[in-house]
Order: sequence, then C-alpha cells, then structure tokens
Amino acid sequence: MQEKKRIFRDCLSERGLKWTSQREVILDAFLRCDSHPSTEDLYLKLRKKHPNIGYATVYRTLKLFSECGIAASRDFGDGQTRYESTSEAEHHDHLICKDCGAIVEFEDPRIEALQEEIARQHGYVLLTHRHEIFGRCPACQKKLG
Amino acid sequence: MQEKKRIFRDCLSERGLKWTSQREVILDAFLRCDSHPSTEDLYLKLRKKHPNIGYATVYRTLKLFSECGIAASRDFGDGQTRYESTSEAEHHDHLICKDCGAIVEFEDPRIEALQEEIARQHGYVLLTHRHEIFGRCPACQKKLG
DNA sequence: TTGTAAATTGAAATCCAATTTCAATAAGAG
DNA sequence: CTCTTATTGAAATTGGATTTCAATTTACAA
Repeated sequence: MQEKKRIFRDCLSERGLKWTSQREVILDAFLRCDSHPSTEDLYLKLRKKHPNIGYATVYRTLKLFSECGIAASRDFGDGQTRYESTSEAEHHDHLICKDCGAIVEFEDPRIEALQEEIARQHGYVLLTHRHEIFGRCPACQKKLG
Repeated sequence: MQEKKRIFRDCLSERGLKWTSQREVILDAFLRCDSHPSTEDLYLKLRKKHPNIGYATVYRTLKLFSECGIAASRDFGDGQTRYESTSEAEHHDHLICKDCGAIVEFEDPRIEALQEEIARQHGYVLLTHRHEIFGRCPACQKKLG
C-alpha cells in the first residue's frame, strides 16, 4: 500500500507534477478497491466521503496511475474503461461472468506460448494481446438453474 | 454471394421485414468487402456510388446482418464496431498489426481447449471469448526497421 | 514564512461513435 | 391498386471519454 504510494509520489515529482490531497484520496480508494473499477465506479464510491472530488479528477488520476505504471487500463467490452492495480501478478487475463460481472484473473503459460507461436507463423512480432473468457460463474449457475 | 443474399431475404421475410434496394446495395458491398469494415468504413465506401444511402441505414443494416447470422460484430478496441462475414470458418480469433491495422484470422484448437480447461477449473461454464493478439506485421517491420 | 510560477481542480463544455426520433417514402399482402 | 406497416435519411440524442477554463493549490525559492 504505502509502497505504491511512494512509487506514485516519486513518479509525480520526476515529472514535475504535484502531490495533492485528491490524488491521495483517490489512490487510497483505488488500492482498497477489490475489483476492477471504472472511473465511474470509483467516482461514485468516493462521492460519499468526498463529495468535493469531481469526476474529471478521478478520470485524470486513474489515467495518471496508468502512466506511472501502478495501474493498468482494461477494456472488457462493456463500454467502460476499467483499471486494475499492477502490483500482484505481472501478467494475467480475465475470466468474466456474463451475468454478474464477477472477474477471475488467470494466467496460463501454455496459452502465452501458443500466442507467440501463432504470431511467428504469420511473420508478426508479438507486442501485446487481449484475452477474455466469458462464462457463467458458479453462483450464477445456481441462481439461474 | 447469392447464397448469403437468399439467407438474408429469408430471414427478413420470416420476421415480417422488407427487402429494399438499400439493403441489397449494402449487402453486396459488405460481401465484396475484403476486410473487417466498421459502419463508417462501409458508409464511406458506398457514398461514391450511392450518395443517397444514409449512415443510419448502414448502421441498422449491419446490425440486422448480425441478427440474421450472416455477419458478426467485433470490437478490436479501436473505438469502432467492426463486422465480418460469418460465411467462412466457424470460429477464429484475430492477429492485428498495431501499425497498419492489418488483420490475420487464426484458429487454434489447442487454445480453445485450454480456455475450456481454465473455465472448468474455476467452476465457470464457458460461453464465449475474445482473443486478440497485437503485433507488428512483416511489412511494417520492414518499413519501421 | 512568503511570494510566485506552474500544476491542479471541478463544473461545464466538447467530442465521437452509437443509437433513436420522426416525418416522408416505399414495400408487399390482399 | 390500396392500404397497412416497415424503411429511410437527416437530425437529434445518448453516454462515456476528454478538454476547457477560471479559480485554487502546491512546491520551491527568497
């Protein structure tokens, strides 16, 4: 937690940017956040305790996190950009419940290797990828029969 | 070509919808299209010969193709919905050049199997997935050194 | 501390693709 | 041919992303 904060502050000062109370509040809320919040998710969550923090500030701050490498933006095709902390695993993909939106992170070196192989077969240099599996989670299977 | 047109006409009449000259023109252009056009791509292409066909009509018609199963919509994260004909291969994913946007379709049963395995491991029932590999194509590698 | 230049903030405006509205027009069943 | 219903195109609307701008705050220097 504090480590992340230190990294962010360092990144800011390196770039001549400033450490503000809003940025601290947003960072704390983001790190405390379990899931993969969108700008709006985080904005609404902050609203309660910090009604003075505007949407634009949340938006800009999340983008800044991503530029500083402490968060990564994701597009799961639901029309909103989501962010996740980059702390834990280096790389992973997502298994998403189509009903409730629950997200499980997974990592499979065999799939990574196959992607590399496919790119090579076509003469491409692999840069990045995006891989989402959509399904129904155990809870929703029970709920929906 | 004509086969697709027949399927589309059948689908329309089953739903009480009408076969119009605009729909024919758009279908022809779509099938003649090589790549994965967005609504705008197709609209601009048609503009030349058919300046009377509006954007909204292209938009609605592509959506209709997708509902009738003769096209599928794709989101490659470039901010535009793209469509591809569903004729050829049943399922495939995409290898996309980050520089020029060139798209290669690929299919790998080993990856499909691994996805199934991952979903099962987490108790999910697999429904669909989205898998894009982004890289640099041979031509752009040469061009960019 | 205090002054000041530069960054930040929040509200509102703007952007852009997607989507809808609506009055005029066209399809097609009877 | 007629009449009902779907379609069309232009324009308006929606919704998230992004920018603008005047007021405010930070960081650093004196």
